[in-house]
Amino acid sequence: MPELPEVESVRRQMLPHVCGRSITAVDRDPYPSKRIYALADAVGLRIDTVLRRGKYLLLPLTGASGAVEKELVIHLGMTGVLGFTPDAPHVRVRFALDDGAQLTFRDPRRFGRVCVVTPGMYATIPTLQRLGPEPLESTFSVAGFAVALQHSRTPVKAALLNQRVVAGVGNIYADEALWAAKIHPASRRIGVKRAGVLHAELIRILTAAVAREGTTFRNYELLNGASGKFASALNVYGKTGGSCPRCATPFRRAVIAQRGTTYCPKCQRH
DNA sequence: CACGCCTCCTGTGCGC
DNA sequence: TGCGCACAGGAGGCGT
Repeated sequence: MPELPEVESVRRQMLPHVCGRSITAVDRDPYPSKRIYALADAVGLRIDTVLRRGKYLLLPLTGASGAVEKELVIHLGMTGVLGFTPDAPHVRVRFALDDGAQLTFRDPRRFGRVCVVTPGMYATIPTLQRLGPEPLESTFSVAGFAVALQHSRTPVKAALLNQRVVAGVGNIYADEALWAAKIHPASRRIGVKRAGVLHAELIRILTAAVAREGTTFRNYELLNGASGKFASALNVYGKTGGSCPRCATPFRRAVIAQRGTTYCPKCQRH
C-alpha cells in the first residue's frame, strides 16, 4: 500500500534512470482497464523530471521544441511496482526508453493508474484535481488543517484518507499518526489544540518514513526490489492482537471508512 | 455539497 | 492435502 513515503522513495530512485530519456515505444497488456489510457501520446517525448503530488507520480514530457507537451501520471494503487524487469509477472505497461531500458509497471491487483494527459489538466483524475496540501511542504498549515477538521463531520480517520484535507496519507500513516497524537480514529470532534498535535505527528512520522524509504508491509518494493525500512518503527498498523507500547492496553480493531483500523481504546480519546 | 456505501481487482492465508 | 472464502485497501462512482 504505497503512500507518500513509498511513492517519494520510488520517485527519488527512478530519477537518475529516466531523466533525459525519451520514450520510444509503449505497450500494455490487453486487459481492458479504465485506469490505463492514452499511453501512445507519450511516444517520442522526453522525460525531464519526476515530480510527486500526494501518491501520484507526475512526469512532464517534453517535445522536440523544448516545450512540455504531455504529462505522464502514475498511481501505484495498492500493488503497483515500477522497475526495469520487462519479463516479470503481472507487467501491465512497458515504456521502452532510448537507452534500451524498459520501464515496467507491474500490478497484480490492477488498482494502479497509468495515463497521459495535457499538462496540469486533471479533469479525468478527480482526486488529483482536488488534492489537498503536501504534508511536508509549507502549504500544509496548522491553521488550515484545524479549520478543515472542524468543518468535517466524518471520523477523523476518514478525513485523513480522503486526500483533500492533506495529500498522501493512507491507512498505515493515518493509524500511526492518530496513535501518536492520542486521538481516537472515529472521533468527529477535533479541536484546534489536538489538530495541532496531529499536524505535528503527521509531519514527524512521514518525514521519518521517507528517511527510511517507506514501509514494506505487504506489496511495496523499490525499483531494485529492495524493501522500505520503516516497518520496524510501526507502533499500531498491523498490530492486531498486540498491545499499546505506551499503556500496554490490548489494541482494538474497527472498520472506519471501509478500512481496517487498529487503535488503543485507552489512550486514543474521542 | 457532503457523506457513506459499494465496486473494482487478485494474491494470500486461514479454517475445516 | 485441498478447497473455499474472507480479507487486504486507494480511489471512482453513485445514492441519499
